[in-house]
Amino acid sequence: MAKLEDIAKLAEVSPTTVSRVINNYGSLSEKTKNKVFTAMKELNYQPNSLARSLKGKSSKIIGVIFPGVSNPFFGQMVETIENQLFDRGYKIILCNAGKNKEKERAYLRMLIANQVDGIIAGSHNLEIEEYQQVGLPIISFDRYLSENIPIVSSDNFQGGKIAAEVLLASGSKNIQMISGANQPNSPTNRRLVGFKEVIEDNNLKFGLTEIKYNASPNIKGMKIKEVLSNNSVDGIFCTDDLTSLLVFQQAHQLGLRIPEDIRLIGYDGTSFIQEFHPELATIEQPINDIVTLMIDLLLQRIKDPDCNLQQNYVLPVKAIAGETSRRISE
Amino acid sequence: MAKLEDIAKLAEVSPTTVSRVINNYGSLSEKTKNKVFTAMKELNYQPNSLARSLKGKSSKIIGVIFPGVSNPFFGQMVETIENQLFDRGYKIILCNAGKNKEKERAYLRMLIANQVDGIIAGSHNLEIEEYQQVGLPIISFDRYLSENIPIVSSDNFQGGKIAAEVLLASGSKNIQMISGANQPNSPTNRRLVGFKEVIEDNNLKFGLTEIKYNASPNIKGMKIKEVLSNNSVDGIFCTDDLTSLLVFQQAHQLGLRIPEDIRLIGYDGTSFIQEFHPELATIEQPINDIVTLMIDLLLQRIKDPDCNLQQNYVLPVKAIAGETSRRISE
DNA sequence: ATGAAAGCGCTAACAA
DNA sequence: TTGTTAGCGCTTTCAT
Repeated sequence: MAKLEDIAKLAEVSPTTVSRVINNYGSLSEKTKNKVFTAMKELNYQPNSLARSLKGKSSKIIGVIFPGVSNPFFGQMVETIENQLFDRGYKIILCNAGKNKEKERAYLRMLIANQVDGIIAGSHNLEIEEYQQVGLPIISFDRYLSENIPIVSSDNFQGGKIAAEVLLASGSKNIQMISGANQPNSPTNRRLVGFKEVIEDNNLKFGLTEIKYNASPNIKGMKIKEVLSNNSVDGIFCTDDLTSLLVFQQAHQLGLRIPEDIRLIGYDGTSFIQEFHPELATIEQPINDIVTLMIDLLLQRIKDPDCNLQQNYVLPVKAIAGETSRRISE
Repeated sequence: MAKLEDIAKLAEVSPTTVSRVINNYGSLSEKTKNKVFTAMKELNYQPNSLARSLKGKSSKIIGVIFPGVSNPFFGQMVETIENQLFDRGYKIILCNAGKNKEKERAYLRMLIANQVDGIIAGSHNLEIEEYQQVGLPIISFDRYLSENIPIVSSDNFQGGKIAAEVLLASGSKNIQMISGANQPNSPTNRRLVGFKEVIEDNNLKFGLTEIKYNASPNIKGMKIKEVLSNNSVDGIFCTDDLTSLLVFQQAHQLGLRIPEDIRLIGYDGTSFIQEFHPELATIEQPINDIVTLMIDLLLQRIKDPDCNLQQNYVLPVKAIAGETSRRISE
């Protein structure tokens, strides 16, 4: 692997000059520039980022911590992050923290060791303290990590409200909400609050079933079957689209018709769902905007670590109509 | 950020000694070890990977190039890669090359600049030469990149055969295959070859519809509708499960029943499909094994760049039964 | 068992 | 406009 010095020799200039050419810095004659460029071409030269970062320049790497990317929602999220960061000249180290505290901790250490410029965190296994100690710009997606770490999220409260309104408009009276187990302090809890508000404003009640986020689809399926059979449910709000898909399936297996017998609405609205399951009504999170905002904030913090940012940034959601929430005329 | 020297001072030893403790190298007295450990704890010390890599140690970073991770197949692939590499002490830089030649080229350069130890490539936009010049250990998934770059893939030929057999066993006679546009030299073409062989051995013919991998679901949907309406098709093999999903939908919209009117089988068999669409018959690629093998080979090459590896490694596939390929008794 | 010193590839004062 | 030199944080001979 050719190094800067080799270029310098070949071009018959000093290393400094080569560095200047590479970084387009200081004053240089066209002639030297050309000599250097030619030499770089000839040796197929690539500056060593490591050495560059060591010498004070930033690494231009962002650590991205999510539970995983096999889930289409996180997949789209991470893909969007990666694409947008690439355009801004950054690369990402991907960290699938799963549901593993130890792993997340190890990742944090590793990211520090690798001198990343900042972190985008969409996972949530760790205690507040550990994030506080990182001493690196962090932006969090939809999770409370610690004071002073800004949270970007979609408008969970409004999302919950809209979901309730859709179900009510579809004529549902006997409503169930199926959500992941409550994370203390998590903004996603607001979906429940918003949902509840609307339902109760309409003098109705609703049942709440919590299913652990990390339960296997089989387990989830079972719980859903319970929900579907024990009640005369006619409307269901799932806090993510995959659970909604499962409900759709189980209903079919039980011979319940959607939307005739039960109306269904999910949450997230990934392009995957919109493209491959357009029948599913859902609340769409504005993934692109979320990502853009997270990156803007992160880069701000990177530029000026002491810059003042809000604790919460909330982006609007949108209802996506779908066959599963169609009103059945009586 | 505390550095090695700070530890040395605090522990009242030389930097060398600290380095020895960190790397568990050379001979050390218990006493010094303890002093150093204590100091490290106290300053919450993290060795700087960059500096370490600069000084000859490998970076322990692998570049992972795929089209994207919002597609569940690639998502699962990348997640598995990341998990397995983490266990082996490596981290990954994720590169979503999309369908963009320029981007893939830029990634290659960037990975070199970042001194990655090796590359796992699952994308396929570039010309052979560019990969040949990288001068880094590379393993490819399911794509021919260049001589001397090992390809790991599932048994595409056998997969095609099995798919054909399943459709035949289900009683289909008027069969269509829907595949991505043919990549020259790509191992995935063997799915077609295997499929064709079985169909023709049974004195049948089949129609082939090629749909560009990167077509939007809407475009794909249209083409599929054509396929479904222009023929009296009664059996379809899609070379990926998402297309298969689309066929399933379109068939419903056209009032065609699956499996009564048409039998359907896909390809890939991600856990996503198996869990959320168990009705879809498919050919499962052994993602875990593929990843394990790719990583084994890559680490071998990293250890010994000249080690002899085969050009092709083929792993067996498995048919996953599903309602969509059930035989209808007459 | 421990330390001194050189150097990895690059950048950035400071000189000229 | 260009070059000399020191040093980023760490590892590693070579001494002691």
